[in-house]
Order: sequence, then structure tokens, then C-alpha cells
Amino acid sequence: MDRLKKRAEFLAVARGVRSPRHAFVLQAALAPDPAAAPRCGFTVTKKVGNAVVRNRIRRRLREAVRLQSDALGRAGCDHVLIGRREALSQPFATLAADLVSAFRQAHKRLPAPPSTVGASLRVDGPDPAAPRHPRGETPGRTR
RNA sequence: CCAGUCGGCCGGGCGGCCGCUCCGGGUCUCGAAAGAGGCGCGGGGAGGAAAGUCCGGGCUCCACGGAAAGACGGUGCCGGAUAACGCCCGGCGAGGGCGACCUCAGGGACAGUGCCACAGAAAACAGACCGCCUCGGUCCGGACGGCGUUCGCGUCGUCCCGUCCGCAAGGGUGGAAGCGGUGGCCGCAAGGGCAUCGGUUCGAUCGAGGUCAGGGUGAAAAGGUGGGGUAAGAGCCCACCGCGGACCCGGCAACGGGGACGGCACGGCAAACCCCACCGGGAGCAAGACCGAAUAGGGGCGGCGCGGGCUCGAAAGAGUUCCGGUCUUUUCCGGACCAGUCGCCCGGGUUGGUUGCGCGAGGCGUCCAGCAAUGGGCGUCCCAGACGAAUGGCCGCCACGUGGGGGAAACCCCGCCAUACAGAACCCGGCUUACAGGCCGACUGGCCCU
RNA sequence: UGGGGCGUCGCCAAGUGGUAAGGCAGGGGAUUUUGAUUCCCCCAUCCGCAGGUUCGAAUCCUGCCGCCCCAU
Repeated sequence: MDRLKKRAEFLAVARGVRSPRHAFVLQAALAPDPAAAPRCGFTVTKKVGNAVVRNRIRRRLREAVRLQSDALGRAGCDHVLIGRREALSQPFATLAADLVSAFRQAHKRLPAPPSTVGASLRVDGPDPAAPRHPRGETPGRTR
């Protein structure tokens, strides 16, 4: 699963659906390109702990996503995992199970993407599609 | 053995499966090439503090004719060492500890300014005040009335006067005790008591002088203690201690030792301003350099073309500079240019990419110089380079710690979600701070044994 | 990466070398039939922490800790 890296992408996903668990909060939203591979980003804020703690949490989450990617992927979806303190102490198996359930829940809540792209995106504009407009329009705006 | 001081070091090990990143070479695909991507192989991949960002340097850009002064900031015993430092090493001084050892921003207070609350007579230099001592002056009442009387006077009240305290209102006070002479009174006498004069001692007060011994205070008060001495006292004199100190000796120096002599004069604070000496140009790898698509817009050159009006002309078109804008500093005159399109070139800039960016004041070993910090020689090694940011996830065994159980012991079994502080971001030298547990060395004090 | 500021009672805060104002809150009391108002009294000595200078430190110096802000 590819990584999200741009701040604008994170902001876009933050407007989507949320699915909280003990060790993390999952955010998900439709990507501008419905056929694109699923992508995922990680956020661990400074409140959680020092650099060592934050690194460890991100690495555990990343490893869990890697191992479960078959069960989690869905084309045209962007995800952000916000790490919490429990991600450090929770058993890895539990963490992985939570991850799967969170992804399923989030995907269920998202509108069906492909084929109907144009219509559905335009219709519920304010919801998950709206934040992606800026990105989608950036080429037109800046270039 | 117990207690302690100092210095140095480690900060888990081995292995399996699945991943991440960098490098090398292999192979496959795409491509004319440059190159891009895929697959598998081999190798590298966090720290002693990577942290805090408190100092110092390298490196890069900017500024500057070379510097220096001023301002500002920093440092501050002496010497050494270093690229440099506020770090480090050695020494000195002061303080603490029985000791090993530890702590100290530790130059200048006769360049100047300032501060020293409260208390205290006084807070910085020399006195004032209280007190002590010597000398000198003054020490006194008057009028009226009441009462008592030994008829000398005593006492009380009012007024006046003197004097002291007090801003004033007002208050206090009008010497005491001996000695001698004279006068008069009482008494038979011894004697008593009164007035006055002289003089003595004490006291009060004023003035002049001596003095700093003393003055409950305070962090700090005139060198301390003892003796002599004096009117009272005082380094006034003496002894010891303390202080200053020409000069001599040792030391590169800080400083140390001795010390004629001075006779105590010189309080503390500069982490108060300040003075003196020395150091510092500014910014920081988001420094800086290079590449640079599409789109929009800018500038330059060249080609073609020229908005409205007017004149000529049948028209095509030609002419005119009348009208618009820009420039020529402004106004007038004059002049030049512009309007649209095509091509080429240039620079700026958004997003992005590459670089800086890993051979270094480098690590390890060894030898030499030096007490040491450190320096030098030789050999050997190449050892992280990410950028929403790699070094991870899940296990097994072992080591160590700790708790429980078994055992005579060696040891065995089980448990601890036991194993700290903490993650490179241009690099290096320090400092500071955090840290489970452990190892090594040197030394000190005490007890015991030989 | 560079720069600046703050930390004093539960809250807001004054004090910048001489022993910590004030307000709100809280507690006790008085006034009142009761309540409100009003009045009186009480409430920090660990001034973020640790050292140092000084006779004396919230204040001056050094080192830490925490928080906030600014520039890029």
C-alpha cells in the first residue's frame, strides 16, 4: 500500500469518515482517481510521547497494515491512521484484528466509487468528495 | 570485612521467518540513446548521551580598501594545551572534610559614582551626642496672707523674679553635709539651734579644655589580650598575637618564605554602575549551487501588419500626424515608440528534482615525547545517509537481575507482558541534563587476622 | 534553525536587594426573623527546581524544568 505524504492529502482525508479504535483512529476518503491503488498515511502527534514512542507506534501500525494489506485494500481509497498511546502496548494480533474491522467499517460507510464516479461525487459534494476537489482542481488553478 | 573518595568502561548476545532504506554488481522489460522499471544475489544501516541547543570551530553566502577606535556582548588567579573555546590539563590562593578528596566568575575598592534596610550615639571617617576627667563661674530668693512657734524661725497658699525641660499648653526647681571665725537667742551648765563670713567635700547647672576606655545595637563599629601608666584616658609605653611593609631569597608566573621598619593608618559590596586586560563583522545547510515541464504573464530582436478621422483616388491603395496611450523630469514645441500576429532568444517565479552529503581536527592498534591535557611517527580500516523522514514486526534459545518453589549442595522448575534514558537530519570539539543494571582500576578511614 | 517572553495563594495578579500588596473564590464571626448587601478576622515563607554572590535573594548570577509567542 502506497504512502500518503502531502499535507493537502492528509487534510483531504480528514474530511472523510472516521473509525476509532483503542490503539488508533482510522480516517478514510475516496481518492480523486477511483482506479488508483489504495493508499495510507500515518499521524502520531507530539502529545503522545517523545520521538522514540512516536516512531515505535508508527512502525507497529505500518507493519500491521503491510501484513493485512490483502484484507484492507480497496481501490480508490485513501486512509490515515492516527496513532494513540495504546498502540504501543496492545498485543500485535489484537492490533491487526482492530485494523481489519476498522477498515471494513470505514469502507462500508463510504459511497460506492467506480463507474458512477461523476454522479456520486457531484451529488454529495460537501461530504468526502468535497475536500478532494481542491486537489483535483489544483492543476487547473495553478498551472 | 565495613564505610567512603576518584577515574575509566559496558549499556544485552546468538539464531529463524517476513519487511524498510542505501550501495555494488547480475538479469529481464521498455527505449535510438540517455535512462526508467521489475526480479532475485551480496554488503552496510542510531547514541553515550543521537537529547537540551549553553559555548567554540569547520563549511557556505552576504558586507567590507587595510585596519583601528567607539558602541554592544562575552571572558576574567598563573602557566600550558588546542583549529578554537567559557572546555581540558598542571600549579597557586581561599573555604570544607579525620582522610582519600571536594567546592570556588578567584583582576581592580588610594579613577570616580553609588549602596550598607531595621537597630544603634555613630555605617565610613572623621567627628557630633551620652558618659568620664580637669579648670573656672553661679547655686538667691522677694512681697502679702493663714497656721504653728522655744519668737531665732518653720510650713502652706497667691503673685513677682531667677533657672531648667518643652514648639506650645504646661511641668520641675529655688542645693546638701562637715570644719573654723564673728554676732545674737534659749539654757544654771554641758550644750542646742539661727544669721553671716571664710574655706572643704559632694551635688546641680553653665562655659572652656582633655579623652575615645565605656554606650544594651548590628552582618559589619576605633587592632586583640594582659601589664604599666594617667586627672581621666589613649599603641602613650611594654610582652605575645594580628596587620602593613622597603628589601632579600625561591619560582617563567600566580604566589610562597624571611623581613629592617611603621607603630595601626587602609570596613564590606564590582554575580551595583564602572575601570583595566583580552576576545568577537553578520547570517545560517530552510546556508548556498544547478536543472526546470505545462499554463499565464514580462523583456529583447526580426518578419508581416496598423485603431478613429481628414485629403487624393472609380477602386486597390497612397498621404497626413488631427484624435488615444507610453517615453523624452514638468509645460509648450519637436521627436520617438505602441496597439495585432508569427518566429527566435532572455530573465523572474509557483510546484518539483539534483547537489551540498559523508576520507573526517576520522576509528582501531602500537611506539615515542610530556606529570598531564595533548602532540608526533608507523600500521591498519572505510564505518548510516533518511526527507510525512529507513534501522521494524513476530518468535526461539542464552546471559544477567529479581520473586516464589524444590534440593544437603551443585543446581533445577515457574513467573516478571522485568532489562533504563532515549532516535541521526551539514559535520566536528566541549558543556549541561536523563539513565535499569553491571564491570575494572587507584586511593582513604576504621575493625579483625598473620 | 534562529530569536523573544513568562512561571508569585485554588484563579487574576502587584512587588525588581531589607522578610510578599490587592481583588475574586474559600472558612469563621457580626448585622438580619432568614437570605442578599455591608463590616471584621483567617488563608503563600517551597515566590517553577537546584546551586552560588551577599549580613540579607521572589528580586542579582549560573545551570536545569515547564509553558507560550515570533521569523524562516
